[in-house]
Order: sequence, then structure tokens, then C-alpha cells
Amino acid sequence: MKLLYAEDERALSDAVVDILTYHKYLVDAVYDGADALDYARADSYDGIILDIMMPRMDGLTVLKTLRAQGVKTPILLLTAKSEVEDQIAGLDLGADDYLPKPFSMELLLARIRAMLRRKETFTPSVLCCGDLNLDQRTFELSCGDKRVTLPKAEYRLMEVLMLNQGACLSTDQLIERAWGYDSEAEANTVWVYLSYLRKRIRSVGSRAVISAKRNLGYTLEEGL
Amino acid sequence: MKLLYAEDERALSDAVVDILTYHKYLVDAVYDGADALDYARADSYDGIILDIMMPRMDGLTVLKTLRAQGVKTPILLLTAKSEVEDQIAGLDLGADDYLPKPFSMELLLARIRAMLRRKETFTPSVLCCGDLNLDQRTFELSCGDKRVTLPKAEYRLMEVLMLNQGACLSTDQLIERAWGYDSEAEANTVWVYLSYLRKRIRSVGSRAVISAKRNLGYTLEEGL
DNA sequence: AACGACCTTAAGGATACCTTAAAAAGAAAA
DNA sequence: TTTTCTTTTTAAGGTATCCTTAAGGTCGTT
Repeated sequence: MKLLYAEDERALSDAVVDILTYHKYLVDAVYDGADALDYARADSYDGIILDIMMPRMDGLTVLKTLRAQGVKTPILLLTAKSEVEDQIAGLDLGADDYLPKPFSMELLLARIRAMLRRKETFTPSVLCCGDLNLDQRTFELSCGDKRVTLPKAEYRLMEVLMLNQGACLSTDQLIERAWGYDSEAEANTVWVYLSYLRKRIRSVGSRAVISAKRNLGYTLEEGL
Repeated sequence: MKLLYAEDERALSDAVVDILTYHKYLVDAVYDGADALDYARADSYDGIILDIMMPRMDGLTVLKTLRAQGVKTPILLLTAKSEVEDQIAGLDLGADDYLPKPFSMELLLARIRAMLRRKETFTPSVLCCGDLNLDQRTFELSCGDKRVTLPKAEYRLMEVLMLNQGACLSTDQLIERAWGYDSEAEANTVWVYLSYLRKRIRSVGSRAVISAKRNLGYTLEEGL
């Protein structure tokens, strides 16, 4: 799978490229919007990851131009926290997904996988744990015919747990992966959200369980 | 996560240690190559950051010696700009990554995260000793279909024994590796936990044995 | 037998964790 | 803007669990 990654912050770019490469993706990195457009026009990529804030041409313009020229490659937008309105604009312009910065590598990889899968087979990207389902597109948690849309923080935490089901994750790991590595969130915040998620799981009637292991962390399991 | 940071320039070292500590890493700092080698040999670090230019022993020699002794801890090399050929040499000698000086903190943090993540995914998550298994992902001890989640202190001790199965480890060594070198735990505490672990092994029905050698130490063996 | 090394069990106390509620922050609506 | 609603975070009280200490064992060595 071949990806184009446009990001002007060199440090971040290098790190991301390393990890994507390690995960078997073939990655071309560019550092401004104009280059991104040039490369993307070649239309030889399976997916494109676009930062919005870039020199020479911003990500939204790149996106618009590509779509106008009939390039249908799936595009994932990277948006800073403050650019919420850009996210919506981006989706209207034909982006396939967006990811707020800062993001965990795991999340980026999951989104990329979902994006590529969607392109190929149009399978809905739903994470499962026993009878519990989490739709990455609609942010809905469901079991049987009961469903509920999760708020952002709850969703991100649930996504992390789903992606690592069975594994035991410490509070710090959860903060790093669900709130971002530069977050100042405290342990108590995580506990509160775990409590919320347990209530959600009950409310949709799933058997799944988030169990705590003192001094170790938390595990999402099917239950029974 | 525990890191060893070897860097002779004191001002830089202090600053980096501060930032790493702020980011929740447990950091030991050493200021020359010989110390780096001594500390690293204990093999109790999750990652090592090695400057190349250091007094008493250069980083590449430290790296080479460690790898020759079977220490597999991931190592990130810090190289001055001019030492491009050293970077390549470093990778050949078994470094996991390198970072040219001067570097930004963000880049260093990103590389460290990438390095540790890589380690996680490479390391098989289940340790075995005969019919006894210890899952590092779930902290579960199992034999056949019987399994039990270990509390943290029991887990760490069992992990040390598993990683050194067949070898005889003294009470002091066990304290140092399972409780930390600066721990004030007493011998009796270790005995108590060894007792707990024996009971756990029985409860999952394994043949594995923790045997004591009077005045020497303890050994974990398959049994029979 | 006596000593010291090692084993096992039980109980106290620290604290990690859970839940609820309310305050603060942020979005949406008026 | 101001109001209202939703979402996020902080705070506080209660519970259960785990770590450690301590005390009384057994076993081997002298």
C-alpha cells in the first residue's frame, strides 16, 4: 500500500514516516501543499494524509483541487485542535476522514486501515468485542438493535480499548492514547470516563466488561 | 518506562533528563561510555539513548559490546552532524535508530516512543517455562486452560524468574530486578511472594517449580 | 539440640479505584 | 450577546484490594 504524507513539521513527519514504513506502508513524504498536489496528481497512491496548515498551499485547497480534477484517492485530513470548522469543510470537499492533532500513532494507523478498507470493499469499519460494536464512522456504540452515539472523549477511550481488547492498559497508557501524549489529563478523569463507558455498555445490554486490575490497568473483554 | 541516557555534556543531559522525567519516563543518567556499559548490562531498561562521542568509551563500542553480550534492549544513537558514516555503522552494529544532533525535543520524544513501540510489537508477549505461561499483555499466568491474573508485585517477580529460568538468582538480585535497585524491600518480602507464586503455580496445575538453593538463591525450572 | 535459612499464613493499613454530583468549559440556539 | 444545553473536568466520600509486616512454622547444617 502506497501513501502520500504531507506535513510541514519535519520532526513529526520523520517520526510518522518511520512508523508507517515499519508497518509495511510505502510512504512518500512532502512538506508543503504545492508538492502534495504535484505528487497526488500522479494518482498512484492508495491513500493521502494531508495536514491542513502548510506553506505554499493549505490542505483544504489541495483537497479541493484534487477532487475537482477527478482524483478519487481517499484522503485523511490532519487538523489542529482549533480548526474544527475546517474539519467540516474538509468533509464537504470530499475528504474521507479527519484526525485531530495531536494523535496517537495507533489511531492514525487504525484510521488509515479503515480508509483503505473502505476504498476497497466499502465494508463498514466497525470494531467488535463479543456482542459489542463500535462504528468508527458514526461513533455509535451498539449491541443488537440498541445503539448510542458516544461523545468524543468517551469514543476515543472506547476506541483505544477496542483496539487493544484483551490487553491490560495502564491509566497512563490510556491517557497517552486517548487524550494524546502531551495531555495533562489526570488519572481521575480516566476513571470517570471508564465509569461512563461501563454505564454505556450496560445501557446497550452488552456482556462486554471493562475490568480493573489494581496497580496494573484495565482490560476490555467479551465477558462470560 | 525506564530509560538509560548516556551523554557527557552535562548541561544538555540535565535538560533532557528534566523533559523525559516530565513525560513520565524513569531516567538514569550517566556521563561516560564505561558507566553506560555497566548500567546497561543490568539489562533492566526499556530503552537506551547513547551519545557517540563520550569519554572513557565511545558509544559505538558500548553498543557493540552490549550486543555481543546478548543485551537486546533497543538503542537510540545520538550522532553529531558530521558523523554520517557512524550512523550507518551504528545501524549495522545493532542500533535501532539514530538521531542527528542537534535535535528537537519533540523529535527525540517521538523517536523514543517509536522505538519503545517497536520493541513492544517485536517482543513475543508470552513467556514460557515448560507448561507454564506468563502473558505480558494480560498479566495472566496460565497452564492448559487454567489461568489467573497476577497482582503487580507477583507478576514482576514471576517475570524476572521467567526471563532467567534455569539460572539461580539471589534474594538481593530478585529484589533489585523486581522491586528496583533503590528499593528497601526486605528478604522476607521476597520469601512471601515466592510462597504466593508457588501457590499460584499449583493452582493452575503446572509442573514448574521454584526451588531454593540454600545460601545461593532461587531457580525456576520446568519440573519432572 | 541449636542455630540460621527459608516457608507459610494471617491481619493492618495505605491507597488505587469507583461512583456520584457539581462546577467549569465549550457548543448551539435564541 | 445572552441563554441554554451538552460535554468535560474536578472534587469528595466510600470500598475493596494489595503490599507489607510480623509471628510461628519446617528443614537442613553444625
